[in-house]
Amino acid sequence: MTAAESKKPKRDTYRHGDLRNALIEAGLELARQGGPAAVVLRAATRQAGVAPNAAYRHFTDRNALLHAVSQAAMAHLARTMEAEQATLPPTSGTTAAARARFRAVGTGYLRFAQEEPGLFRTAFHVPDDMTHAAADTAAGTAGKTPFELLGAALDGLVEAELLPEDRRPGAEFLAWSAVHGLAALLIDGPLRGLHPTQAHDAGQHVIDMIERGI
Amino acid sequence: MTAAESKKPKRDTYRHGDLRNALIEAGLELARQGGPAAVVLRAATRQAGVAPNAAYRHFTDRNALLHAVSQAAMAHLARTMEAEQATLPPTSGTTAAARARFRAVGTGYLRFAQEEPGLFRTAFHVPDDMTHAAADTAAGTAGKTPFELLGAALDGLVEAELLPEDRRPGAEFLAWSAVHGLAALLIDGPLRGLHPTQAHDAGQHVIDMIERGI
DNA sequence: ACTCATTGTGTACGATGTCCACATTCGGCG
DNA sequence: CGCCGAATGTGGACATCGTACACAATGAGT
Repeated sequence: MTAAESKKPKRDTYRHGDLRNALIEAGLELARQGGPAAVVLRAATRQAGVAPNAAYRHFTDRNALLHAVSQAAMAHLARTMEAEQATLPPTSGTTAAARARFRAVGTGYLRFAQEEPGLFRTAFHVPDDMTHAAADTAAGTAGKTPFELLGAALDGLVEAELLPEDRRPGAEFLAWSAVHGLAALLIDGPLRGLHPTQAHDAGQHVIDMIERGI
Repeated sequence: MTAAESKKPKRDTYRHGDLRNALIEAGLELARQGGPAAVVLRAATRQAGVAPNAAYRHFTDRNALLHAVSQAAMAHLARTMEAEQATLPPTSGTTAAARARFRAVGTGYLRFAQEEPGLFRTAFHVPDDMTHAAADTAAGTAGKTPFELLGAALDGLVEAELLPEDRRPGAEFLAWSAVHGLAALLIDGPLRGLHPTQAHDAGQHVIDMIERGI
């Protein structure tokens, strides 16, 4: 990589046209490789072929950029979860289907964490002040955030009478805690570098525990 | 805070005497307030009343310093967990005692995460290459790491026949996943800012789930 | 007392986030 | 068509950070 960094179309138009998105896209690529810390303002502008300060026309802060990237990463997560559910046979209505949909939420979550650890870390990176419950920017193609996907799956369990109604309240936090914690252990913790097969098994064990203990 | 930053004894001895530990201590204070990102090499040396480069006699890198601070934070976590167990009535041997000891592991873990979020984040901050399973530096006063404390508690459950022996293998990862995940949700996630009482309840719910589902 | 490895100091360099003043462009409005 | 103000991008500057290199002070062992 001596010269010609990557794609630098050397824009001729002075105006970039879609800088905000270009920066987010560049940030996503940086995050994919190096996690939140790698989302460097100057690097993103370089990639977009633009002066560092141009970023300040679209983001007040490096933090604002990072937050946008984080939301985009969250949307990726949502899409991965949707994709996991989409692989299921379309046998709707059955009790087994509700259960399968619930498990797919967790499996998709864990798959994303392992396939895109940098994005996963970035999605959950919170710069200590933002109350980033922010909605639609974090949603997938179906317009649901990961949290909402989980909630819907749990509602399905209740409808299918796999989960007693009085256990439903707060159940998302139990399920989320377990799956998110496993993701952390697999990515950063002592389970890092586990063979994908074993990691998948571990995921299924955790989801088993959730189904039993929820 | 115009002058006299904090404690700068303006050492007269040229040699500091215990710089390595002083830097770790300073790093811990920085981490306590601002998490891993706040562990800034120059700030730590400043606090120790020493030139920035002096740090390089004791740590190869800023990362090495951060790692040392991280291990120290992990040791704090271990001590908090031990302290939580120490509050239990000394009724040894009973089935109820084994169960209480197990729950105290989780409760202590969660308490630390909430009382010292900066240290907690730092303890689990992994700079993407280190295989930081490193042992003794992360241990508490009893010489056990948090992970080992959990393992011991689980062994206790088996002895008390509260956990069937065939479920024991891998159980630490199930329990750890759930508790660690809740900690993450409480610190950074959507459960941030929950009233301590409610947070405690959430913790108990998660531990209930673990006991049921493990 | 001399030597030498250890430990701190000083200066310097490149990178980063961000501020300020200025340049270029676009979208109206006459 | 021509002008003008609001958007958008550029250039230069500064403080801070991590870190490299050369040098100084110190203490231990001969």
